Amino acid sequence: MGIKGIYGEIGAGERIALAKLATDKFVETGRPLRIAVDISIWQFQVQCGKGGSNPALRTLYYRFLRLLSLSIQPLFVFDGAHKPPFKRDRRTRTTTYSLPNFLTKQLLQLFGFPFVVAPGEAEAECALLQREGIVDAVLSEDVDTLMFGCERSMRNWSSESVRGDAATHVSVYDASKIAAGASGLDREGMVLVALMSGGDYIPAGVPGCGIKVACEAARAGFGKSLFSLSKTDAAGFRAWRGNLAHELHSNDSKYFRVKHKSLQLPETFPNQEVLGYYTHPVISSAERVERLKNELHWDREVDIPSLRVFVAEAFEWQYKSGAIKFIRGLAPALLVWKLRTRGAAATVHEGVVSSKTGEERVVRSLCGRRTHFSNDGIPEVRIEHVPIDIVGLNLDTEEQENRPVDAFGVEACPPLEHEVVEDDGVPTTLTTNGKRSIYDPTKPQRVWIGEPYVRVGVPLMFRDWEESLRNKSRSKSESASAKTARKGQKKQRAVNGGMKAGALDPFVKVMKPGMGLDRAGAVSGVAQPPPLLSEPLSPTSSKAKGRVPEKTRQPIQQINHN
DNA sequence: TACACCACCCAAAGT
DNA sequence: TCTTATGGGTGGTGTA
Ligand SMILES: [Mg+2]
Repeated sequence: MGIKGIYGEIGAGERIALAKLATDKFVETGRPLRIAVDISIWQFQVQCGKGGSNPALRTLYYRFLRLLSLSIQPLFVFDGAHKPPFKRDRRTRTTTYSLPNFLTKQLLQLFGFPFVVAPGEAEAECALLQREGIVDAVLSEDVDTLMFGCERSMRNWSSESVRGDAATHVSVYDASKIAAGASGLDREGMVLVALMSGGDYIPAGVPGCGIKVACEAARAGFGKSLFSLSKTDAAGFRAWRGNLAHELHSNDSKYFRVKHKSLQLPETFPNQEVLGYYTHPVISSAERVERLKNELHWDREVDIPSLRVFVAEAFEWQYKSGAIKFIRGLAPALLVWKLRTRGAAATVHEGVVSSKTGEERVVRSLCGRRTHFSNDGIPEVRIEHVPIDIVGLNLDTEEQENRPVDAFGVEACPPLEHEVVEDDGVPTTLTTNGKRSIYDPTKPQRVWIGEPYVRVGVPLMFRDWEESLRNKSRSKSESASAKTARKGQKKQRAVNGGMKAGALDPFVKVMKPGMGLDRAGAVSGVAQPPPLLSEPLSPTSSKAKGRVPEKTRQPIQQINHN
């Protein structure tokens, strides 16, 4: 549904990078950000995908990969059977050209993402999941969840740059902030606005009443008083409606900017059925909620072999070339997951978590640190890894592609421009501008990863790395001290990357009684993880014009693997 | 001048 | 038969 013009009242929301929301939550609580995702947010966006087979599903696939890379734990919510009958669903045809439900659920399963089918509407269920603390926030297509009591709602997961590249940011709405803001809209107020000014599918709205007048009525408290009425209190409803009509027509209490003589409240206003839909939506029972709290498994592994088969069939990513596409997308996402969850594999010896947590199996080296504007300046580290080792596929077992040849032995179906081909044994992607980008999954590749995920457990690699940084900055500042002091300070900060000298120790987490490793592999029972930075990060303002230079670019530093 | 309402356009991203 | 059909943004128009 979505109330027309609502963002003119409650504001455009706070534009925040998902990566920042995720790492902030992780640093604060030791577990990943959990969100309920109304699956219908994709229903139209993904249809823009073109080319290849199942482009809509493929777009969904890339969003799932992104969620994995962000270390966000999503819980997907589908619409259920008991959607309110008045809700618009005026399809003239029975066939639907949207995402095939079965394939979507299958894909979710292969990614290890949990999903539920709501009893009624997904939005209402999402709000419940958030209020119950099962998730931290809801991602849906509008802010309607606020009318179901959701406290933190997100929408519009999209790019922030003008060029419109990768989708990084969401618009975040806090119910408490909205209520305290200029609009003063709370849940009850928003429902009143929906009922009065409501769209095509809310029957018996008030004709000629738009969002402005409805908001004035909400600020006057008509939403609150409406919610306090008992369903059976017919006299109460009549009195409520009479009061509202009187104020609209006379403006005696000066609730409104001007009188609204011509507005007529329909006899059936407010529609009981619609009101009940907001006050008592069809949602999961307390028992079902409790079961979810106890049984939900947030960190299921990606089913790599099955997913390989899935993409081969659904996207026609067959053969070695298809496998390379598969690896290229999956490796960075899996790497983050492996780093974050590797704490679970750590051994505890004499109260200290062992440093043998497996990072040496997936990380070749650390080769940089940055705070980049596209992620709202969260600290990231650059990790060199070998994609094929992360994903663990054997390229040689992939079926050999046999392109048809004509009678002269000439390839009848040469590869399309964008296809991955073998070029002297090197997998090469042909792009439309004639360039060739080389991606070899057996060769080391680099990827930026949120620093907190790399620091799970006791990453031994940081010791060598930071030690070398300290040495470097010492010698640099010594040599620079003869020059401008201010410049020298700047230099040191740049080299140090904002890392506090001696900040190493806090990352060696000492196990104490009552602590444990949760399913995410993070040490639980830690009151407050140490700050990762000694100073504020680079601009978080998404409106910052132009590129913010990367704070640091460290030279490649090999880990001592032994 | 503020507001409601309407018609129209757009959405993803290594294909 | 614009295959179907959403929310949101924008710019134009009518009205009190
Ligand atoms: Mg909605």
